[in-house]
Amino acid sequence: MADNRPTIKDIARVTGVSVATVSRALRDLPYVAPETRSRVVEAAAELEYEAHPQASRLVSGRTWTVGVVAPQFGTWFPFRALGGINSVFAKAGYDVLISMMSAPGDRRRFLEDARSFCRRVDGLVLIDTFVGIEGDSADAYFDRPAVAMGEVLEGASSITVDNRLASRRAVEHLIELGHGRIGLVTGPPLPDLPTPVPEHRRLGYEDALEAAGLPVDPGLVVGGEWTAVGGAAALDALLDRPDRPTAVFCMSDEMAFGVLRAAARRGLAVPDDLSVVGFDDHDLAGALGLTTMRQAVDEMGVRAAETVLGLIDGDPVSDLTWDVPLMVRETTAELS
Amino acid sequence: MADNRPTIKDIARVTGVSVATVSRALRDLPYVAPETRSRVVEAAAELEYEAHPQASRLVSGRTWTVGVVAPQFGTWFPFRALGGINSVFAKAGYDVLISMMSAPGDRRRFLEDARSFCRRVDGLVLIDTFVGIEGDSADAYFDRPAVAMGEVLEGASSITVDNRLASRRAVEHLIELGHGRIGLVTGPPLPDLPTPVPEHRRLGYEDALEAAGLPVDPGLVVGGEWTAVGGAAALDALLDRPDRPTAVFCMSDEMAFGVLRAAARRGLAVPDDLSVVGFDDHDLAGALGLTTMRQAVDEMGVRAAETVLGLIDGDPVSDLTWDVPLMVRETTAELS
DNA sequence: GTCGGTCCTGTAAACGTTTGCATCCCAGGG
DNA sequence: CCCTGGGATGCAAACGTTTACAGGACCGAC
Repeated sequence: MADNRPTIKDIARVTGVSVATVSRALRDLPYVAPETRSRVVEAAAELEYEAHPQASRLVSGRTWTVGVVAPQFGTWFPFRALGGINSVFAKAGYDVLISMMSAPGDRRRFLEDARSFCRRVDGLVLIDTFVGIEGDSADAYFDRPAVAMGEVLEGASSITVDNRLASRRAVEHLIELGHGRIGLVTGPPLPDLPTPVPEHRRLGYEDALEAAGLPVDPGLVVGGEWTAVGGAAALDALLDRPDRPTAVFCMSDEMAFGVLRAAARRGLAVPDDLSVVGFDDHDLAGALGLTTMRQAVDEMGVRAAETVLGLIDGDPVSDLTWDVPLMVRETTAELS
Repeated sequence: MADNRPTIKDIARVTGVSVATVSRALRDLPYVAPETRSRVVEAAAELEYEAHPQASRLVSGRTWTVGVVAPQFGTWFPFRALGGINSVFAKAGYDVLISMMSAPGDRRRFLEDARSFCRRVDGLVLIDTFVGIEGDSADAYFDRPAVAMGEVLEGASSITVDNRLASRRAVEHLIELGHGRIGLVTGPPLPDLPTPVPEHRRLGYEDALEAAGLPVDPGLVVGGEWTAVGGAAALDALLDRPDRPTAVFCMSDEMAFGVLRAAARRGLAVPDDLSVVGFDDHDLAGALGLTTMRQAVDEMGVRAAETVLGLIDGDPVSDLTWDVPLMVRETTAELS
């Protein structure tokens, strides 16, 4: 475990200059003679020198590390985001530290030692963490620049989507196709995660109906787990009603996949007998032909990472809302 | 950005002992009087003291961080693994640093500065990195204990599945159901990732056929992207042949989903007209009723993490092969 | 020829821990 | 009563950087 790698002293000895000069030369600081610099750089390359991370972090205070905290429900969203986030930070020379919230209680636990986490990073991106939901500002927990994905958070930058508007659009699409009885497949509140997202999406659903002068029937709103299984169960419940909906809007693509499956099982043709629209644009949505609202998660991740980088460099806090376009594919059709 | 958090000196001053004693007291080292220890612990709690991570890392050499390197193709597998891995390390008090390989070239790049990465971690888990494929041992790249998921790697512990055997089992299942003409949907070699996995799975497919005395027809082996879209295209190609297969084995569940979709589009009923078996047990496989070979990725991740912890504590290197059971669901049936 | 600048370099003090070693105290054995 | 030894503590030297500060060399302007 002993690393016998060269230290800055070795470079200094080899090149015959002081450690201070070596340090300056390697970090491209001014006041180093060109000739000296090149000698140092050469020697460093020769010996494969690299500054000991912990040492430079200790004195400079910069960790060159960013933290990403992500929930683990639904594997798709956070991982895609992580991909985008990681690519940006890797390119910028930052390490990425993750803190995943998999078990109930993890969120509280994370928040409790957030300050400790902050010490290890220069900035952080919070995915669906809903820190501000109880009215807190980011400063209540973090003393590093942060950007929140999925919520607007005071004291931090944010990248969000307008869930209410996007849902409204989704339902309007169905209404334009002539549908009047439209089911809503919603997920249950997540344990331990006080998210307003389902609420907003439900409101958007109602907005669309009301704007079109259609009745809002609570019986058409069915909840199930945030999974394909939950979606399937929800559709079953919906179809057991006397006045079946001719279309359903699902709060997530995964639930929509379950709906598609349940429909097939019942012998209902999609989209002829039932139109379905989802939310997310899951990796599989395109291939399965699901009409859905597209959250370009990886791009949002990229943007979030860039925003963190900006904050670290002193940019002011900003809020960005990301567009959620409707992707019309093959699970929606005019009411026959 | 100034952290004005208390240092060990503050604790020392408050309690009237030396910093050395504080350090020992807080780390549960021997030779601290019980009364002294409790005074120190109390003061530390009072001031919310926590050792500065970079400082203690610098001197002790322990980073209390582990690295996880993961590919980003197919979002499902690595993220699931990451979940399992993370939960173990979080519990053990380790930070998790990730290095994701998203772009072609990332793998080489990672390997090139692996030594630098190692300096930041006490150990690492390598997911589908295929370091050893060119005959290298782990020591060629890493000077920290490592466990490889997905390949056996000299100098590191490993957690793998027997892809050949598992594939054979999958195909045997189809054969037992009476199928004789069995298509194989395979993925293309991944750019930049020299994996033997598709090869092994193909061999297993052939093993099963040969053992049953069935002909191996290269025309029944069709490649496509490792995605649902690729799977759909592959099935189309397969069905355009004069002597269609009555069953297909797909090298991944995502491809299988595409196959299911393409079959439905063509009006083929699954499993009545076509049996399909996948590989992975993707999150959606259960809900969609896909018969598949189950890789319990999260559990493998847990085990991998535990193994790293063991290696750090001096355990010897070990190799483990994980069982891949057949999950019979609703996409396979007896040949009618 | 002195003075004030740059430009370059070195010295040494941080940064906040851990840890080897010395010291002190006290109990118990001779 | 002295000696021994181990428990409890403190002192100070690491760990490998960065960086404030102090010079020294050189140059142009007065």
